[in-house]
Amino acid sequence: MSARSPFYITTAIPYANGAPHIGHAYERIAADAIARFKRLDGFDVLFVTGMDEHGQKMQRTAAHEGQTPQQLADRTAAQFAAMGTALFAGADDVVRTTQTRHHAAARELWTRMAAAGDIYRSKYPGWYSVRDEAFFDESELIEGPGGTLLAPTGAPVEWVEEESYYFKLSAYRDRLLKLYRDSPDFVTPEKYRNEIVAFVERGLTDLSISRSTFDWGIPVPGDARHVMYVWVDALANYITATGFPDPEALRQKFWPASAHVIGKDITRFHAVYWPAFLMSAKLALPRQIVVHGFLFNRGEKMSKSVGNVIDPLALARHYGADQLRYFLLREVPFGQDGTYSHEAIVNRINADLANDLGNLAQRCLAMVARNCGGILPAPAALSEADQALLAQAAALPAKSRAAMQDYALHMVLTGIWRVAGEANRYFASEEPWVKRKNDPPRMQTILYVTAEVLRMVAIMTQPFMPASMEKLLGLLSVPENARNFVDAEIAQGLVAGTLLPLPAPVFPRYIDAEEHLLKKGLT
RNA sequence: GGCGGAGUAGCUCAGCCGGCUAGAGCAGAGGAAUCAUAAUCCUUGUGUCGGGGGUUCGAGUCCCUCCUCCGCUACCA
Repeated sequence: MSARSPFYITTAIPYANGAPHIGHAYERIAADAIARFKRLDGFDVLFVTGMDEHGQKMQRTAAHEGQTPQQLADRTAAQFAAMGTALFAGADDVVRTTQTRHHAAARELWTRMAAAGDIYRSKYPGWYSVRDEAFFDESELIEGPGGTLLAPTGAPVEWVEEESYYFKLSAYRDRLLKLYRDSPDFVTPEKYRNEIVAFVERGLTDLSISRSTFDWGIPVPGDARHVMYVWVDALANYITATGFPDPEALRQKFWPASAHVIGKDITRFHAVYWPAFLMSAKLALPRQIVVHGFLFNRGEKMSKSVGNVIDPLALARHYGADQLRYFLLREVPFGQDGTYSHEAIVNRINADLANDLGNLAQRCLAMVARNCGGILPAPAALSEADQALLAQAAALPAKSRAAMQDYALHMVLTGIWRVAGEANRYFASEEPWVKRKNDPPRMQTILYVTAEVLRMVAIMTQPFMPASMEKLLGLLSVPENARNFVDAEIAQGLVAGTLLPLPAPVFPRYIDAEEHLLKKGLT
């Protein structure tokens, strides 16, 4: 058994006090597509997500709804699990911070940081907002009615001096800068790396990493009056999943992680705090922090007050999970912010999926069904056009890998669709429906070549639209064990003489309800 | 204020170290074909490349300056 390289990829762990929204869906889909890509490319993949279930906000939300924090956590975890299933983006494991295994991992991480002399106890004084669960600098405060001081969010603040454990983050400035220098792509895209470097260069102050004002959390080793504040607790989930601290754990080989996929708002925690914690605990550092942008509905930020909060499950149900996945990964350059709208989604579904790819498959396979008795014909000698097209398709694995090096998912899809477009031009100019009458062997070759290109395109598209491509590869009678990227590097992978199933459309066109009625003459 | 990014066809954007007549996709217009999910193919753009100045034989592509937008500037899960 050859040792396949391990590839460990994670999403951030959502805070468990609310239902999933489109941002969670986007991150999960992107990470899932990367995981599938690597798996099809021969890697031994571990794909992990999780839930951040501790903290004062959990306690408060739960109390407000008359349940225990654990009940709230369970409910939210179930919602996220359902989202994973509905989006074809279920992970291999879900680390919930309330799990015993996670408590063990977080406590061990803390203990090692303490053993390194990086944790000390001190006072944490300042203006505290219970509602925001955060301290604010005096300069940030705003004046409220009657001259009272309020947090920037408008929440009331009070002066407190809380005892807290601190992490000596300040001591890690130079080591972090060296990390960014030695691994220039530790944070990607570059834009975020630059921000992080600038931030660290300004100098770091120590980090408060425990709280004693609430108790819904992991007790600090040796001081049960404190629980770990979010940083140590939540970030530790990434090592929990690999079985840490058990050196015998089967998943130990997956650490260090290959990629932590996160939203741009939490870049600092992953690119500064996390590597510092790991250095302190003398653990290996993750290979890369992969930052993605935000999604906006018609350019507007999603918010409850505007009333444009979208349930990702509703979107998946309405457009189809694969269609939604394709739209998000194709339309938004990965790493940048993006916008979505009904019109844009419909345009992608119809132009790219139904027309470019779906229709190409249908016209090719329908001709095989009608003119070749449903049996994949054998090609005669290949023309220059045949070979050129096949070569373009066979080059997709290498091109896709190159784009994936920078996690440019949209570029991978752009490259695949360029080949699909090429195949459409090929099919139109070769006119197999004319050859049917005057040169049947040539028609057979054209159909074979087109089917072959469809096979390679389908294999490469699997990470993005797993269900639809399973269907298309089934229509081409491609065996389950011949659907990896290496199989797309070989032209003429289809076996002539194979009986193909009856063709059926893979991507239906999206027709608006009103338009649908118009077509039926029901208006 | 400081640091960084962006301003290119109606829309979304490519354009690396300066060089032949500034590109792609989508949308729009015209045409061809009819195998196919009314799908496909071909043709079609008078764009001040944010404004101004400069360097150069030659500048979206380098320098200066101005305008506009955005991100970061410490503990918002």
